[in-house]
Amino acid sequence: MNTSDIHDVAKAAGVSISTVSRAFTRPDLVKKSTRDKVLQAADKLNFNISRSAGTLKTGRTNRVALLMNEEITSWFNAHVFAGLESVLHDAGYDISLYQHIDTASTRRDFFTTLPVRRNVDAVFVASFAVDPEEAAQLKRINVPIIGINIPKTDSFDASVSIDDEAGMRTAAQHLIALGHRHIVYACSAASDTIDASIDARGRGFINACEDAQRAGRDIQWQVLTVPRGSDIADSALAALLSLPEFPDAICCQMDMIAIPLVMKLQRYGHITPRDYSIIGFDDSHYADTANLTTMRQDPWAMGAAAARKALKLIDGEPLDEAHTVLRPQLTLRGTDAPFVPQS
Amino acid sequence: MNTSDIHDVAKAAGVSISTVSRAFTRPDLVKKSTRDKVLQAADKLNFNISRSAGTLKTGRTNRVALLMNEEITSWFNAHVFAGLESVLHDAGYDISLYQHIDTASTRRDFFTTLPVRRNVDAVFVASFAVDPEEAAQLKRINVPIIGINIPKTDSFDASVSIDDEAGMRTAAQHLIALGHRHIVYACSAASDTIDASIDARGRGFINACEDAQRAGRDIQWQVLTVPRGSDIADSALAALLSLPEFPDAICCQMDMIAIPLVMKLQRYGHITPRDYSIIGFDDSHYADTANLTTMRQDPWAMGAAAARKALKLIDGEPLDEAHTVLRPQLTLRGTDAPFVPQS
DNA sequence: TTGAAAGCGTTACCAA
DNA sequence: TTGGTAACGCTTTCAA
Repeated sequence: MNTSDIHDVAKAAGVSISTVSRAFTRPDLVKKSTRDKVLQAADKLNFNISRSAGTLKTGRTNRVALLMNEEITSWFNAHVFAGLESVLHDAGYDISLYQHIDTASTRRDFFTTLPVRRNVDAVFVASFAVDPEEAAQLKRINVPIIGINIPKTDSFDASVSIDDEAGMRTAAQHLIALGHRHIVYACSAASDTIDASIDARGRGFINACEDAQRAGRDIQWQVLTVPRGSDIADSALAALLSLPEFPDAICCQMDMIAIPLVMKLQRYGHITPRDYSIIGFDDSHYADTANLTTMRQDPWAMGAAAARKALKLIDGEPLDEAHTVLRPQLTLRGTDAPFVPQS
Repeated sequence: MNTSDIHDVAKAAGVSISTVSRAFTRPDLVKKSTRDKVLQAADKLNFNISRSAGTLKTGRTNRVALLMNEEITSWFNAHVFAGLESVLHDAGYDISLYQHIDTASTRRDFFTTLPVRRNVDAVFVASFAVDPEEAAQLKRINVPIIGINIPKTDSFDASVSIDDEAGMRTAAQHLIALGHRHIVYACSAASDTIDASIDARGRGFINACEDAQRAGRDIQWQVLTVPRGSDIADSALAALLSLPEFPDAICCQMDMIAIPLVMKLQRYGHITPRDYSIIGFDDSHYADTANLTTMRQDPWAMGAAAARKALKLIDGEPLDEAHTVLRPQLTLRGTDAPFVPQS
């Protein structure tokens, strides 16, 4: 009952297989009445054009690969994925996902097997740098390589990233401009196997503070680094509370640190913005609910933009701008306030 | 430089194309020395077996479809997807995603085009019911149909769901057992186009309350329904605050309602668990941070279980249990407390 | 606007 | 353990 092929449909519709093929893939080349006949016959026979067979002939796989460092369940990754989907799905592409390309062993596995070779039309790399040797291997699969939030553009045909450093510099400057004197930067330790784009944020914070000091500002700042893991926020909380003096401002590497801090510090009597200002980064889940002032970035839009570039590259079209860098946006809400020193 | 096919590799390795094919897809059938020769030649020629060509011959597409009502960025969907991936990726499958199969028009589009026909080896349907006519159409694609959190199992070959009704009944019973007298159920309005599994939760709440009353409990309960949309929690907050009398317990359809409520009610002087108990459902983002007592479900595990069933079905193997129903688990944290009426 | 025919790069059967 | 060979189901010139 299920296996009817293009020949059966052709016979049923009284046309050639060429016409059946065209009726599906280039409807405009077929007279409407013929097309209707074909489509009707196809439906009756439970037929649909086979993607794989077409692929074989055309050399287009209609598939792209997406390499991610962590799991797709993270806020950033899920939104990048959805953004890619929003343009690739309608263009007829599937996304073949490769998660956890972050440990030494998963990376080696991937880059030596190179399972995507000859099997995808483009490769997206989200949020990590590829080292020179890996880049050379990727090049050999001979399809466009598009980066999303990558630390450097070498070896990518196109990319869409945010300027993490400038973003965090803006965040710190905002706190400084508010008059804060004692600012701590709460962040998770950098991974040793991958050069996460997120690490640039720490530099932005430090630069802003040093600039302010050079300009004569009397501020005191420090970086509070806690181990990576599921309890980043709790570690940060503990570190913060055991400081000799509680800061008047906290600059967080990401909302995922800031939000728990806001909620939990409250239980210890530290209320924002009354007692301290705090700023996040991402504008992710619940940032609005928590009324968190933060630096907004839009990974969904980044994914969509990256996908549009990929489509052009696949079609051999030139790009207006190969590498796009976006500025995260200071989003003012309720966790920041001017600081008035208690004399 | 890039287009070498199986023949080139065969020549370079001094073997037949059959051997090359086997070296990749059934390494165990090829002598190790031969296999090494082939793999080496392949690497030199920048070759890798083409999935599409294999597909054509074997009839296996190595692709499955996943139908979702909303976007993959939602907590539930992202975790289901990751769970599916965790078993399907290694089995060699890609997931072809169909999002937003929820409005009348996207549904009709999908079910009349049936783009997956002959193009996938299985279809997963997450979190919505298919109506009888749609079911009939799905059947015609002649591959296993697996449901994830579907309201009824008719027309599915297998499924993994949670018992939403029993889960919410447990939640309500917990509140009742704590001695609460005035309980409100905060939920979003049911969608009119799809029969979301989530709607069963409301029934669970009502049943628990009615049972308690029949058993002589002196409780007062009501259902607070707010329109769907991004500001569900704010609508619920407003509705709650405009009640003639503030309840002593709130039972929420999902954590996404409970968490903002906990945070915002606080600003109005209602502190949990001091002034009221509140329970969520899902154990999603920040439930632990918010210290929210909730009913836990594990969509990642559900996705993984569904994927394992699909694999068996594809291989024609029998299932130990076609339809699995999981019980969400009462997860006690800090937003519930015994209720002592102020005399 | 339609048809005929030559592949596309594999897999799997059968034979050696 | 390996090789020869006939499909697999389509797309795409080229011709009509």
